[in-house]
Amino acid sequence: MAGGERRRQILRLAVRLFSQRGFRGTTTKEIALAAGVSEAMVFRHFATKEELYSAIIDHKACSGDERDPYQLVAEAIARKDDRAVFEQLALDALTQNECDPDFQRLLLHSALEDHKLAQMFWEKFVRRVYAFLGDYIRQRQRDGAMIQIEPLVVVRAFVGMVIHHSLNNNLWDRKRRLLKISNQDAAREFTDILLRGVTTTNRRNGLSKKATGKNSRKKSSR
Amino acid sequence: MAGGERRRQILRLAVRLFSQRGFRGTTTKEIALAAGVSEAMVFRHFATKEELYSAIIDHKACSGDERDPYQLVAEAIARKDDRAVFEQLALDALTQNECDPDFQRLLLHSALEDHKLAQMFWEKFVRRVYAFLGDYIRQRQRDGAMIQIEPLVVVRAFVGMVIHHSLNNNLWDRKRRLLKISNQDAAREFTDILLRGVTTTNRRNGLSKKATGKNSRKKSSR
DNA sequence: GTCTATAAATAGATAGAC
DNA sequence: GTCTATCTATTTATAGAC
Repeated sequence: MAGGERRRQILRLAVRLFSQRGFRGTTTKEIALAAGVSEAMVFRHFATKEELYSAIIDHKACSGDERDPYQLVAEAIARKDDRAVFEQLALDALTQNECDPDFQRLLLHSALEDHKLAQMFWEKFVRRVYAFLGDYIRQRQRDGAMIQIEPLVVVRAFVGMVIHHSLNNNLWDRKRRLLKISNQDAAREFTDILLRGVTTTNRRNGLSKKATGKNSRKKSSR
Repeated sequence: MAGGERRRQILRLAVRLFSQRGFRGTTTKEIALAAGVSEAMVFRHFATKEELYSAIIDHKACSGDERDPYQLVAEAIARKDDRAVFEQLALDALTQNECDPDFQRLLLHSALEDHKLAQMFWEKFVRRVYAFLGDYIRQRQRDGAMIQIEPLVVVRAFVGMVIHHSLNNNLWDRKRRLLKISNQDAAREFTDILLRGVTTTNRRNGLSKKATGKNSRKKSSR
């Protein structure tokens, strides 16, 4: 097998194992075995285990650039479509974490060990989401469209719903799932909750139509 | 030092180290050093490293019994005080995770490695919270006090806000903190968002008084 | 109870043949 | 490029003196 291809193969298996068992919890022997090569091959392509980890970081951090939130919700923000802004953002995060569950696990391991990946993700992504969503909310407050509340609290609340839901799906997968719901539905529901609230008090209910909405809302359950 | 006391001391240090670096990331030598004893002492009290981990699990799982949510919010549920139910629950979780940050980290490590602690916590605690909060929401829906929405989605959303906020505080502590806010304020804000929503649309604003509430809401910021 | 010394297993990493 | 064999350091765990 050609050098580049083998390298990528080892990298791929290493990602999976690191994401499942953490950096220190994974041995180079296991990686070699999973990749179907000898340990010596691993060290031929990556001088040290640390370098292997770094290569993963670089690869993931690089692909992380593509997940630029500005791009995706820019138009929604431009036309001040609150629903689209939040729903799009949520759906993007949920989809991404579903397609590449390893990344979230890797990130979590990294955060627990205070490794580079988590720090980079924090700086390059999280900070920006908080900044531009915060700005957007501030803008909408000036418009009188949103109540006076610290914008970052709103961001934290919404990101919390979405990421925590993702995390639950990734960590407690399959059997133990408490809440079965499609990403589309989840993104919509979380956006609904954030934007319109749950209670019906002090409100002329334009919400009742939601209950008869497009598809079964009662079906999804434990 | 007496046997029982030394044992507890080793256990305490082991908890801290395991929570910081994970099970495999922590060596018995480090634990011994941190506890100020020789490695042999560690193995005198705990036959294997695994047994040390199990002892931690048992200890933590046991203390987990005390965090029975029923007890704390029972009266609030009885008098159908939505605000108190959610705010109390949130404040309890935030306080607990702040006082004992090791537990959340330990739990996360455990969840990533699919270890016993996470499974037990899931069965003994998470499941129950979802069940009884879900029941409560269903009840309030029958009362006409809450909109028709899958109750478990609401639980997931609220738990998400609270736990994600805790997690952020624990993992990204100190310098990198994006959102500085007291637990009391956070519990109140999250409850506000969940129960009353963020937008002012279709609503006679009984919310404006909130803006001038007890203490500075604008002060808390990045 | 506590230590030093050490065994036994495993980890990361290298040498050198093919 | 790939393997087997091996080295070295670390890690878990034990022995035995005090």
